[in-house]
Amino acid sequence: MARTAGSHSDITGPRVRDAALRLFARHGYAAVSMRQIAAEVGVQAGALYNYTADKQSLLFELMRNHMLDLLTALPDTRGGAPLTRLETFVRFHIAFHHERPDAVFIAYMELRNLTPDNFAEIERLRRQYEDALEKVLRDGVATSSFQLADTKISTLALIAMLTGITTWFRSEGRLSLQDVQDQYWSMVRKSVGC
Amino acid sequence: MARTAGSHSDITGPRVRDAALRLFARHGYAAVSMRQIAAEVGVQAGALYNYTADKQSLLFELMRNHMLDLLTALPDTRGGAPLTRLETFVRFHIAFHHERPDAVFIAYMELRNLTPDNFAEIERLRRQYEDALEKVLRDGVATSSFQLADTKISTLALIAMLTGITTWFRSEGRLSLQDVQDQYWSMVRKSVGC
DNA sequence: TGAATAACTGAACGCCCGTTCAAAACCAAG
DNA sequence: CTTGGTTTTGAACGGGCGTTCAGTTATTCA
Repeated sequence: MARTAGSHSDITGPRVRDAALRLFARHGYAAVSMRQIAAEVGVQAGALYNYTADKQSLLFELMRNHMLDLLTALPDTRGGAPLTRLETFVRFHIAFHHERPDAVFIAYMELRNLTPDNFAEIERLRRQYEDALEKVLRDGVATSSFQLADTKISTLALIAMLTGITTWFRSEGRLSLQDVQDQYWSMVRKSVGC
Repeated sequence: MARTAGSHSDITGPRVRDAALRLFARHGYAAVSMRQIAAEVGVQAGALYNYTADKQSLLFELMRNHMLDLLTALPDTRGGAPLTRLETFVRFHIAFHHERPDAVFIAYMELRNLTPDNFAEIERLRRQYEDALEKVLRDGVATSSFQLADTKISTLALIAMLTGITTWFRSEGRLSLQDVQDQYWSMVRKSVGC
């Protein structure tokens, strides 16, 4: 056997995924060709198929890895007070999404370009994330820390609000990440209260 | 001169725009071909060019008309109390967007497929809409009706939250439009308060 | 160094793309 | 019923698409 270490595939593979991530985020899955991705990597189009079964798998893997990263990084807040757990969630969501704008963009924009099976899997992971937030809200309602008529709606409302940040927030702007976290946490805290 | 009334163009034109709106919303601008749009209308691809200069113009006109409709329909709330004006805005936003999910979807998803000039124009209109909300928030802060550290951020946060509704709300579900309006208004009202 | 395997090239496959345009079909007015 | 403008067809243009694969190059192990 030859070439198990030092092989180019260890380098080219990540580069393919990086290029695809950036190009899909910038121009959209349907508008990006395999040849464009290959050119970005500095390789011919055929070589991409050493690293992905097809274009669809490339998109799906990017989205799935993003969701798995998200679920793995999500802090376990069991045991704390609902208000504290909610604050942890809000600050985590903002910081995590801020660090990977391209992956976030793809995860929210390219759902319709997934095959039905792949879509179902991504939706399953997304629901896990939503459930984590909803559990906090339900616990808060149960202990009268929060006043919410429908925790499912509130979950979706808060996530939409927080995720919207990625469309405009850039670190170079007038606001720091901390500023944004503080501002949003202030609004979220009030919105779930009495 | 012949064929000024009863001409097919009065019928085909709107049908082209309807088909494009639906297909763009469903599959994305880049993934939809002129031949698909033509097939939906029941015509050959070449005939579309009697109604649009090119595919880009078709997208731009759809987005621009949506934004103009939005700005036209936006209730003039000058003179009322900030809290009342905010409620009017929230309920209007939810109802208006609920009535045209395809146009909303396109307006938020296809920005990157616009040419720079067209993008600038849509952004200009979008900013007008945001400014209408921000004015309400600023007036509310000025009169101490609202407690908000940064009305620009709050504007973006609220619009993101409200617009997110279109991704899940369908009239056939367990909640009526009125339910959703009430729920969101409750959260918004609290989030801007003390 | 030679053999084996991994990585990549370059060309080809069949297909679809946006757009153009001469010719045909259609329709209402005179 | 002719006329003349409107609308549509159908074919063509050049080009790009995702994917495959035989052949070439590069790298490591024995």
